[in-house]
Amino acid sequence: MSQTPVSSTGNVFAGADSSVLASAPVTPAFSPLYQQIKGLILNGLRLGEWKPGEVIPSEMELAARFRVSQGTVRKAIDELAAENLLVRRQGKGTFVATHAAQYVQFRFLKLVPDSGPPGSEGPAQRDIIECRRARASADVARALALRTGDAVLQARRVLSFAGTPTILEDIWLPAAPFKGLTAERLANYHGPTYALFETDFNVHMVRAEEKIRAEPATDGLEQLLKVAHGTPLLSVERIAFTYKDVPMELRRGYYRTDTHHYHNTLS
Amino acid sequence: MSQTPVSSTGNVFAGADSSVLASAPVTPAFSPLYQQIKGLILNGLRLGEWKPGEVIPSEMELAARFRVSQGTVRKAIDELAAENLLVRRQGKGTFVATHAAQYVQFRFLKLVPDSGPPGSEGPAQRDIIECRRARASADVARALALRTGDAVLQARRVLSFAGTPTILEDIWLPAAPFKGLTAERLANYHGPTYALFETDFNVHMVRAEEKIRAEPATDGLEQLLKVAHGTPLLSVERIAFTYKDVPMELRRGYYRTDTHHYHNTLS
DNA sequence: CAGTGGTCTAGACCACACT
DNA sequence: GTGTGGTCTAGACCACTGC
Repeated sequence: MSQTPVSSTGNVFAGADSSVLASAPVTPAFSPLYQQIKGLILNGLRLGEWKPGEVIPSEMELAARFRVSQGTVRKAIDELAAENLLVRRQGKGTFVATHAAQYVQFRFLKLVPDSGPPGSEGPAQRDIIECRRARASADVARALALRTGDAVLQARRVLSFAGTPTILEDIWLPAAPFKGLTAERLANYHGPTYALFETDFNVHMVRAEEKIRAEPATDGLEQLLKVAHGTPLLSVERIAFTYKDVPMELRRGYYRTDTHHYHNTLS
Repeated sequence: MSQTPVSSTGNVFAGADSSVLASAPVTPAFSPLYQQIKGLILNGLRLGEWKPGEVIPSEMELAARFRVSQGTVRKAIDELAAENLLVRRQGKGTFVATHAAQYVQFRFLKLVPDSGPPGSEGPAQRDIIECRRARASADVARALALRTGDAVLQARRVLSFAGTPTILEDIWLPAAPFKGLTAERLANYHGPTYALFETDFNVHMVRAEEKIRAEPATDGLEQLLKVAHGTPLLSVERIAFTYKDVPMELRRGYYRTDTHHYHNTLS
């Protein structure tokens, strides 16, 4: 982070000089300056130079550090803010996004009550059913970019809203980055689980992909969610990624949708 | 569109002058110039000055028309492009987004096959079950911002992929803007339904909200989708909006999720 | 070649938050 | 007041498209 790619005059060709010899470059590989700056800021985020919730240096400071104009830094930050990695706050500075922030609570939970806004039922009650070490099955290994048989942590829990069990979740985590995670910690932490991951393990979830299906309640789900055998449930399989698209969590949720629904906006 | 809000020097206070008398403005109502320009372009889109698929004037032309700098127009267009209302194409111009474009086919359909990319099963087969005039129920009226009993068009159809009936959809449309829509037109049009709406009725869908639940197949859904009674289906209720957030379609879909799944990206 | 969007810079000024 | 992000401008140059 001390040395920086500087282009004192004009354009930049992804670090390579525009030699006359390179007559037919298969990939022009033109990368705008602001994209390179974006990459440098991303590195700082990934390496923990600035942690979730903290301010990053001002645009002017970054511009001086990277030897570019403030406008170029601005454009880089604009994109990172659009991807929810950074949060701008006028007059205060630019902050590293965090799942602990109150205004984005449950950023990745799209199940909302049929009546009333998202958080209107008070805090969710969490019951940890189990939390243990295990070996990755082929499916789990593929999702987490591990090898079959690698050590993973597996947890199962039930979330209840207003006393009604509504969500059952199975969570798989790679064992190495989450060494030391216990059922007690999961149960006692107040706030989003992804905020716990930030504070205890320096893992910040940035993005996730979900596959959603309708499935009947079987295999003991009926008891845990207190519904009749065969009741249709929403099956939500999620892979969550940290910076640079590294998968760090597999989660399989079963949602009751008799009093809640999954809400999505298309644009 | 002939006269434009011009601020020859510096800042703009939403058209109101900064009179010394206005001591305590409840709403500061500061609106950046580029937001106003964005609104003007939006008006042009809504009024059909430029239709889906067409080019809009170049940034320089718009800058001259609105008497602002090219950079200000650029920022306005940037936001409209981010909202998928416009599409920029370097070297060619900026185009009005359209559902007829091949690269965004089925923009609002998030059901994808379990194996293979979205369109890999060939075109969907469409069977129109019915298409008739009706009166809006209280629910339908609320969704479409109509009054109970107002005239609506209702259609029911089945979409099949590779010969397997996969989606049953009920569609409600306000009768007035869609006057003349027939089952034949719906059945014979090749391409996304929202593209048909653009070409035949000048209605461009911009955004949609979906509520998703798991529900058992009943009430004849079993026969139409060829599944056992009680099979869990994904219930997807969608309200689609045109420019300026005017609701123009209510759609209730039932998706089979034995070979497909609803895919969503969180960020 | 001309025309389009895309990048980069530099400077001025405004809105907002803290002190 | 000072420092932050936010807006606006003007000009130069680059990359892509199509004539």
